[in-house]
Amino acid sequence: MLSAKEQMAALVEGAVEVIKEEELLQKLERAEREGRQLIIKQGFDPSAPDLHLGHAIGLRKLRQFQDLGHKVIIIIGDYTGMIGDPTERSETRPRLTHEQVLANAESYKQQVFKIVDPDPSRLEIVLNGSWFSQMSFADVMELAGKYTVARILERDDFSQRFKNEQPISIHELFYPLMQGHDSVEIKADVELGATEQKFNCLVGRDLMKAHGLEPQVVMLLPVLEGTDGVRRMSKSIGNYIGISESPKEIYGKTMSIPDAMIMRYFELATTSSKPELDAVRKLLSEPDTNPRDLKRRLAGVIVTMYHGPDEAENAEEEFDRIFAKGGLPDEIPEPAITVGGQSDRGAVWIVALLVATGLARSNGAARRLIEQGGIRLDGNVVSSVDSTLAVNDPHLLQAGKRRFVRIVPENVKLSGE
RNA sequence: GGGGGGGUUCCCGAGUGGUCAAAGGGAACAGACUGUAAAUCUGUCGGCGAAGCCUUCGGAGGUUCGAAUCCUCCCCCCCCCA
Repeated sequence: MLSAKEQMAALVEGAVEVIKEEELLQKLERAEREGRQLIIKQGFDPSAPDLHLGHAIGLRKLRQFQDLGHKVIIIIGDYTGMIGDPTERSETRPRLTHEQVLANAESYKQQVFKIVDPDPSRLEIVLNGSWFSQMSFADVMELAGKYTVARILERDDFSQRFKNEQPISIHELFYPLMQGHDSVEIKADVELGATEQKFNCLVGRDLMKAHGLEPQVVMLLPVLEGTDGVRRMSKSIGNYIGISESPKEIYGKTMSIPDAMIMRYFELATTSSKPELDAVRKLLSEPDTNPRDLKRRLAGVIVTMYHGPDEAENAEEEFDRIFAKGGLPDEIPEPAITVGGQSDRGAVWIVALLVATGLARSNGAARRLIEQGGIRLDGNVVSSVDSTLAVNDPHLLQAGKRRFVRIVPENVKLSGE
């Protein structure tokens, strides 16, 4: 086992900020001396069950703590999820049923285990409802009494919203308190969070002190930008690369990131060593390097991390085939559809077919796609909105550059007219 | 409790009686150019087999030939005072 100092050096690597480093060192030293584990806390919002490369940064750090012998407690925020972290500021967040939360928690496990060690001596997953549901109103008041409005309003997004005359509900103010209280419940030694979680994590320190506990160390990790290269990676924005997505998806999405993000992704989304990173950085700075080649490498590295080298190779081949050579993917959906048509010859209006296959959302959308030359039937651009086709024969429909559907006669049901 | 300002299509936001399916921007989608990058340009961006019609401007009524726009009641948000 590594000494406390050695552990410290490894753990601090990659963190944006550690509050406070000397406390972490003390904790590590004491853990070493007394032969016990530190408790590492990480919370997850249960509403979006897809974990992505942004979450993976934290998960890898958790794994590192585990490998050093410490215990990770992942908190699924079913109760906090009822509020929705105001950081995301989405107005109407649907409340999840308990069943949904449990299903999402299960889904989390599957994904978390791709990175984190599932050994129960090093991992525990709990719902924070397990304590919040037991609290009485008096308990809640006591919790509320431990913090002041002024301090809560220090939080940047609260003060922004206040300034901009946007609503803040009282219950939203509880979010940081609840997250902080989680730390009290599990007596966390360290809480991991993205930099945007700083305030919430610090509240945890304050609440622990108020309970006479040793305050947790807060370790803040960088936030990864999404595939748009601007906003943080997030499922709700739709700019994410999920760790349980297919090799092709991961590869393709990685190729779509802006060039300026290549280095950032190498640093945050891969486990590349320092020398490897330096090599990439050097290549990027050379004028005759085509950034695309480095991006291909990046995409390959990321797919390999989650699916292995063979899949990475397949994904690259397919990518080249479709996008460099305009070919077809290996797997094209063959949906079962029902469309109105003339049953005698199976002639179906192309617009109806596009809607039935899900390639277009409405007839109007389908028309527009056709008018703009975005629809291909068996490889040829469909030029007329009035086209029909015989669904007695198989066909290949393409919308835009990357959406394909195969029409298979057996899967087509004519609703008749 | 009193006073004031607001709620517009996915988001922001213009629109104060007809020319409004509603300016502008963003997002998104399609096309061109490319490296499924960026930038740029073009087009689209409520629904209907497209003709005209239907639904939409917080909700419900009303005035009017005609309402996002005026009136009434209700719901919600923000600010100031208490």
